[in-house]
Amino acid sequence: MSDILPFEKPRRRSRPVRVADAIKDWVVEQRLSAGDRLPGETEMIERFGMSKGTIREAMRILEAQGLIETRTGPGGGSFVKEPSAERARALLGNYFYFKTLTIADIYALRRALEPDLAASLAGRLDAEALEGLREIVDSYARPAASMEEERDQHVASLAFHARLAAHAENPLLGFMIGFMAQILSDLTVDRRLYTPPNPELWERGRGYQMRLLEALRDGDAETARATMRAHMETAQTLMMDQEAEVLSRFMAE
Amino acid sequence: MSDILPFEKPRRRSRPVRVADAIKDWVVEQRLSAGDRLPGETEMIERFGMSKGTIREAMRILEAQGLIETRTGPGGGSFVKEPSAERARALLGNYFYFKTLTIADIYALRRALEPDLAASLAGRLDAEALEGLREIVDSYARPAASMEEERDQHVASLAFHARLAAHAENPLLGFMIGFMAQILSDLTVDRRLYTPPNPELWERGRGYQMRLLEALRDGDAETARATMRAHMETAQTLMMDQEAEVLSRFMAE
DNA sequence: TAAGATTTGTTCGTATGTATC
DNA sequence: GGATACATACGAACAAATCTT
Repeated sequence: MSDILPFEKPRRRSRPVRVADAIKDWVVEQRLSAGDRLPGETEMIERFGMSKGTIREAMRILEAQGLIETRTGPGGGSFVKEPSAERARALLGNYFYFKTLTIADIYALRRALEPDLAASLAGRLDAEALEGLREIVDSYARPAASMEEERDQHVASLAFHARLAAHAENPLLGFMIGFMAQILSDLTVDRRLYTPPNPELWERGRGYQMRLLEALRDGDAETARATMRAHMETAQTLMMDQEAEVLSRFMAE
Repeated sequence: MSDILPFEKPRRRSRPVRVADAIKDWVVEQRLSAGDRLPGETEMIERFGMSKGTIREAMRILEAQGLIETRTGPGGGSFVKEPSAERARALLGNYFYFKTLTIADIYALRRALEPDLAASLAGRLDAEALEGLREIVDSYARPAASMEEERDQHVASLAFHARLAAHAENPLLGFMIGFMAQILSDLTVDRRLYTPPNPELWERGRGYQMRLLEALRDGDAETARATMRAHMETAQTLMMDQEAEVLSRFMAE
């Protein structure tokens, strides 16, 4: 993986890092796939001529990247693993932790991508999938009775999109949308983006989701796309109002 | 960061992983930012009551995530670090290594996002930025004389988009586009997606890039958007032809 | 340039924990 | 339950990098 924008100073890499890279390359060369076993610690120690500690640090590096999994006991060892979407989201989240993302930034992408997702899913979800989505939407059918419930409803509403994304045929599209839902969910919770409640907009948003489900069931791609587009508009408005509210609360303190 | 789609079995987490998480939480609590120094190994050993090896493994976990950087010597130690875009791309790349992404998958997103990027950049690039982009486009002004040059030209053409993405005001949009350029660059190189040459389409693509630069210089957002959209069409056609070629080469073997 | 101080980097031996048979 | 095969963890010593004087 040579880099397309060649920066980052080539500082001296420690042994564990070099070992981790070597193992990664080896796995690729050997065409190992998820579940395949890697050589044990003792064999690694011999093969690389390094101490146990160094090898273990290397394994931890791979583990942190979600690439291996390690088990103790007989038949144990390290195994190649496909990184979970959850871990990939977390790792990418680290990158954005240091950036300032506005609601507008995120919605610029949601508006561009989610309508396509909706269209691509029309007529392709089975009854079970539709039922699961329906349950989520139903979970916020009635107004929240408390702040906590308000928050949970907002999170659930984002989980609706994450769930939809999980059904995407295009893995890239699915991941990106799931990732945005995750970020928004995190932002919603720790910046209290669920207050003040805005029942009218909220209800409109839920209405769009229900109509979207119908269009998906009926295989009507264009209605699904248009509905999602409209939904994104109201959702963005809702969240930007709340973002502004957060700012003014912040300044008032 | 509670998860929006709560899966993944809660297997027993090893000490280094727990220590790494604890340190991460501590950094957030203390509101440390990039460049700030973490406690040294010896202090960690005391604070956590764990051995040096365990602490070091924890540090390696954080390092692998691009969150810290460690230096030896006086004044050395571990320092909070903002993960580089490069590392974030690599980590996310691990996730997609196990997925099968088609050219069509990637272009579905490029078509949806890059025109927006182009429009958002109109009139916002300084002379230096425009010059840098111009140089890239010029680097493939004449037909490639060899396979290697053909490959390099394709990579450079993708670097044009990566460079553009680096100027994005929206960090999310910028990252996503840069990431796709990276994936395509990798695919291009290791699946030889630069053959057979298709001079006509290639030249049209380059023409779009030049017209795009003019529109960006002139601050004409709508022309920039339309030009990028057209460019994406021809680029997709070019690459899908080559992807098909790869498949038939593969089957012929 | 050289010496010394500081901090991480690496090794090795040993002991413990854990899952399988 | 006991033996076996693995990873996990500890501690002490030494090596290497880098800053200061």
